[in-house]
Amino acid sequence: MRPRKGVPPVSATGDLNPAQLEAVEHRDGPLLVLAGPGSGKTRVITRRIARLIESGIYPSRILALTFTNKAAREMEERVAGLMPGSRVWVSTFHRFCAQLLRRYGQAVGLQPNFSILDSSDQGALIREVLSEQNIDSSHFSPGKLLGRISKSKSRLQSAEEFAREVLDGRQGNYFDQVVARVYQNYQDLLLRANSVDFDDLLCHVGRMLAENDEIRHDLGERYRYILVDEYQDTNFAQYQIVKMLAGSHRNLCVTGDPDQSIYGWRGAELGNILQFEQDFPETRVVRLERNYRSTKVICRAADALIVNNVRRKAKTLFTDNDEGARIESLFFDDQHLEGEGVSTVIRQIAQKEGRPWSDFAIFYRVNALSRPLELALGRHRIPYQVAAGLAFYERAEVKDLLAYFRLISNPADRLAFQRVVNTPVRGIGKTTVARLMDWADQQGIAPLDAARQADQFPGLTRRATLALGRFAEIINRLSMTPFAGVTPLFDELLKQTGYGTGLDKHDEADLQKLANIEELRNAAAQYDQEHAADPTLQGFLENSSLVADLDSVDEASGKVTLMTLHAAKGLEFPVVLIVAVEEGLLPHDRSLRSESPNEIEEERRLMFVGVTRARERLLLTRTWSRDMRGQRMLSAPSRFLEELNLSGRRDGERKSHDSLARHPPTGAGNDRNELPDPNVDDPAMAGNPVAIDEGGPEAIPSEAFVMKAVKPGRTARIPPEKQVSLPNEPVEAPVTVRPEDRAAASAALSRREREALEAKQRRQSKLGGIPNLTTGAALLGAGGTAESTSSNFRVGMTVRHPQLGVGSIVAASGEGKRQTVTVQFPDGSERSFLTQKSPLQPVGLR
DNA sequence: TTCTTCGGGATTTTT
DNA sequence: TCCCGAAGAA
Ligand SMILES: Nc1ncnc2c1ncn2[C@@H]1O[C@H](COP(=O)(O)OP(=O)(O)OP(=O)(O)O)[C@@H](O)[C@H]1O
Repeated sequence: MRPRKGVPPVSATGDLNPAQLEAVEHRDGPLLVLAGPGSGKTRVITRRIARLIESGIYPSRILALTFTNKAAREMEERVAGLMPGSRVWVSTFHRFCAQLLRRYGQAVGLQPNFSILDSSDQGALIREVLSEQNIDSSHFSPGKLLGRISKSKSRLQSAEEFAREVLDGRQGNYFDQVVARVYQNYQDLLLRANSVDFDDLLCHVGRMLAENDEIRHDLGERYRYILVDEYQDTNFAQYQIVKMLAGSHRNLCVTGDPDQSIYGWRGAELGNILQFEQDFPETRVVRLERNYRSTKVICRAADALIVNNVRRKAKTLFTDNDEGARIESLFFDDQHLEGEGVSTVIRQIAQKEGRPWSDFAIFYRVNALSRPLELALGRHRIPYQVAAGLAFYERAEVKDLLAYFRLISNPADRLAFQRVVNTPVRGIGKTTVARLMDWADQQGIAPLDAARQADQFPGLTRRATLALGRFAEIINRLSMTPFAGVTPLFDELLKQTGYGTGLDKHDEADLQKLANIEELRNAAAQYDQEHAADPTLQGFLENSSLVADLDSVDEASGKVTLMTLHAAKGLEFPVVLIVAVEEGLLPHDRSLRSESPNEIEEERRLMFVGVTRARERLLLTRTWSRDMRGQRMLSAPSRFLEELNLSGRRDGERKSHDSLARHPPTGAGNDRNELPDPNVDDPAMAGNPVAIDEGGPEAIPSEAFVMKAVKPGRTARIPPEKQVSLPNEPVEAPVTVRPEDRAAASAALSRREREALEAKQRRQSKLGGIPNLTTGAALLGAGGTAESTSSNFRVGMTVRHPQLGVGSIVAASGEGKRQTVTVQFPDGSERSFLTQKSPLQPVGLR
């Protein structure tokens, strides 16, 4: 279908260069777009999708795959913008596979309501296997085992195949032999729980396609055009899936940059993109060589860095963008001052150049580095967002509630069962659960059914049996409730389980939990709204399992963005700061220990990715020493600093030792390029860089260097040792100081001591002190505090039981020491207590 | 059975 | 620092 006259095709709107246009116009057959950063690969894919639709291909026959939800969402939106009304399905590999498995999962033994485990569930499952096999988890850490299993799965290897390889080939060491045993058991349990882990999503689909001609054929027919972004990071499983889907029609377009391959550690194989032309000999290769993103300075530095990778094909990349500002390298005493310095610099650049906060991004190698940055930004009142590892869905209360959902959706989900069977506490202890699970496994029934029939199992105490029965009844009732959206079910869940009723509004940690519960409810409401046509519990669960750190990032938030270098791939920001550019962190210690040069090359690519995210300005920071895991470590400048060749010296003159003198003192010339001048004698500049760092070997932070660095003219006038306690270094403002608040006192304590103190306070208040407990009513917004003592109970009063939760007194008899009350709990059950001896506590008096 | 405390160990990156 | 498991107390 040719576009009619006068209507230019989407491809010809004038903002594509000839090479890009060639890729966009390519229609049938394999296409490889091989290009460096900022050259418009993503743009090409988007345009090409639009072009395909325009040329008459049904959107439903196009499959576009990305690695992150964020990338998928953006691509979908852009296509929708270009071709209004056409809805293309852009998906991540994992989501795509999850949906295939919902449909075709029977072929690999999965029911459509299977659960997707998160990594903590995986850990729990591995632990279960380990204890079953009497393997000491301190000798074989769950993480390592899972890592090995993950890699095996990403090679589409089953547990049996792995075991065979280890035993037959005798090429496994002792560790692998243990893995072989654990893997098999782990996989059995997964299947029995009708659950999958992340790698299973790909592995099951890969194996299913390989073994099942019919499904492969159907899907090949269905998806006639396949596009994959960031192809350099595909692992073997993904590679196979793509190859099998495209096998018959060969309409496969992949884009990627070998220099941006940063996921080798999770099984990504650079070979996939390098061999693409062998796999598809008729491939058309398009190279994009012009960078539209970064300044010349940044492109040059990135190139100088990446040429140090030996195992790499050279690539041309040029830009017509401005020369741009110099790359700055800043040097601080420790991570606190680094945080301060970064904050100060950001504020200055923002002011001087009139930039919104959202222009800035801070990247780091490991998540742990974000903490001091966050604190400093907070002190400086700079709004920020973190693409954080331990975000919302990692919180215990969120996982608890989702586990309830999982159990309702998939009664076989043993991990969900184990998580919530005694949350909130119901007096179902570890031994009870262990016995029950054994029994369920023997009978071949789901744990939930076992709980329901617990009275037929003699090995349990009567107490436990009853408690299990009540629990099963709750889940049962929830499952029977006609489904009218996730939100109603959520509310019902809170009501039935009494979850969260024990939380205290006046306790900071509890308040956070309440907020998280509320937030999850919001997520449910949002899901219901977005899927108003057809909301399902499964769908909601799937969304929450597949969210990623990056998904929380919002460009329009007007905030500085913090994230790991890995998360930064594919993004761009006007101003980029990379912190902790130090040996041991970037490149990471782990890669330095490895004998293989691959790992350090991957670290270099990671740095390369970080550097090439910057459009206009790039700042690199490092410290003299840094507290890692509670211990102070001296840090050396990263080798990458030198490789970036920041001073622009040619090769021969690189290692000169007089570079300190070679460059004019800071603030003395335009060499500094408007950078916030660290020499400004401004007391508000706490956390100034100790020195502007040339990054050369001469800058290795030794005592001598630091002393030299503080000489006037080139560095901060404040000696570093004084910087630590500058008079007006921003102090953490105490939040709402209550008269008797002991928080101030506890601030000086270690975390552990503080926790102990807080626990003690809680205990005291529980024992009849000031009952400032939040009731169920309070949770719903009608709270109040009680004034009575524990000796005075009346009918109608709301009381809280530490194990059973909140209930109301429906009957009372006797007086004083003999007083007995009957309490009805939300699940309908009634219990009687001798008030004197009971832990009952009055709450929420009205 | 549950709660608390304490010691030891750690994977760094993620779907 | 953070998390888990062991051990002891209630
Ligand atoms: N022909 C063009 N004209 C103007 N700007 C362009 C053109 N092509 C791409 N750009 C711009 O260049 C920047 C980088 O594009 P894009 O993100 O598609 O590159 P990429 O190759 O995917 O980058 P990376 O591999 O680094 O993630 C974007 O801001 C994009 O708008």
